[in-house]
Amino acid sequence: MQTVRDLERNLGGDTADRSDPHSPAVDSVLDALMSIGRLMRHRVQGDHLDPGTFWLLKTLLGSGSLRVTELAGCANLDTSTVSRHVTQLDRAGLIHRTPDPQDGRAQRVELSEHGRAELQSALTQRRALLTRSLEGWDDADVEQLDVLLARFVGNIESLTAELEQA
Amino acid sequence: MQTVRDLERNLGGDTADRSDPHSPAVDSVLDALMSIGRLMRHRVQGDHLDPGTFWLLKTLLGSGSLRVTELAGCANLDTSTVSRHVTQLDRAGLIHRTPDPQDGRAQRVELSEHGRAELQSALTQRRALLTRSLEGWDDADVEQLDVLLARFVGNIESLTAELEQA
DNA sequence: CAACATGCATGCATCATGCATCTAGTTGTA
DNA sequence: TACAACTAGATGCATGATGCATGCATGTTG
Repeated sequence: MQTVRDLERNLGGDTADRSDPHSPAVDSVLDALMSIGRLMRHRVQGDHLDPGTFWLLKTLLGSGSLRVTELAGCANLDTSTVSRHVTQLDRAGLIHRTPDPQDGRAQRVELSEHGRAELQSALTQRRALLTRSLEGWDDADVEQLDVLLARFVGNIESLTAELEQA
Repeated sequence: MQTVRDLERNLGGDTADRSDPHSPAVDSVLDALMSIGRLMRHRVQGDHLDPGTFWLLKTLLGSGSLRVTELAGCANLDTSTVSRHVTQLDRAGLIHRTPDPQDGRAQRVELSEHGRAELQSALTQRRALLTRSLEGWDDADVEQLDVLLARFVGNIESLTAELEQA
């Protein structure tokens, strides 16, 4: 386990740090990640749902019904922001809001049938784009990318969770 | 190692398309990409430069000096938006603006020493974070991730370029 | 019951963005 | 040369997303 002191040592100057076993590839991966981030931002996704809406619906798909506060936590957004989004999505008929039987202050938010359909449509479009960009890959490579990416995301997520806690 | 696909298999319905040779992994990769996009958005990067500023400086680092219009093209932003960003960065001393000798209307924008230093610092911090999240990986896997990611980004970029053209 | 905490909504200010417009400089053409 | 059309960049304006502070209703604890 690398300590914070080691981390600070890395920040110093020498970018080709001997203690980093992967240094040659790290910069390259960093570049790739930034490209991906940029591509995601510029709605190359090709669907009609704005990113925030898409994210909310996607989160709801995986989680059944959630409170506004929980949604805000997932999205790293302020409760007020999510509250307004939920109001919008409710008006658009993409979600249902029902009072929480356990807690009179809270409400359960869940996908409506319409919302589920819209989300599936958006997912299908994104999937199609992704599939096209993987044309010509053989199965083993796709599989490998999948595995490595999943592992990597897991690592990043636990690391950031760890850092947030501190 | 459980991939995101394994999770999604439990959640959603049968979303796989028979005509897609890679269908099982595509959804998983899609999820991973969205996670990455989200992580990038929420400034987990750990630096003090806001995403827009970082992106502009990074672009300038790779390209020497650029016009405002060219920058706007790179970033997929309106010229006016970039113009304002450039004004800000100029005031902050992160860039230099010099009149274009070829064209009196245009200006060349390039990194100042200060800007270069700030960018390097931000890059170093991101690199450190990335390095920590790759702890415990062996070289071959990092290498593999790098190669696949680079190939993938290349594919996505040429695909989107192709789509924009049409 | 009183005091405090929590979930959500709303008012307000801020900021990024795009469009329309403006100015200054450039290019093409009669 | 003179004049029109065009282009680079800046600015006014409206819009939309966001966070903070606040308010209100409800819940929890002493």
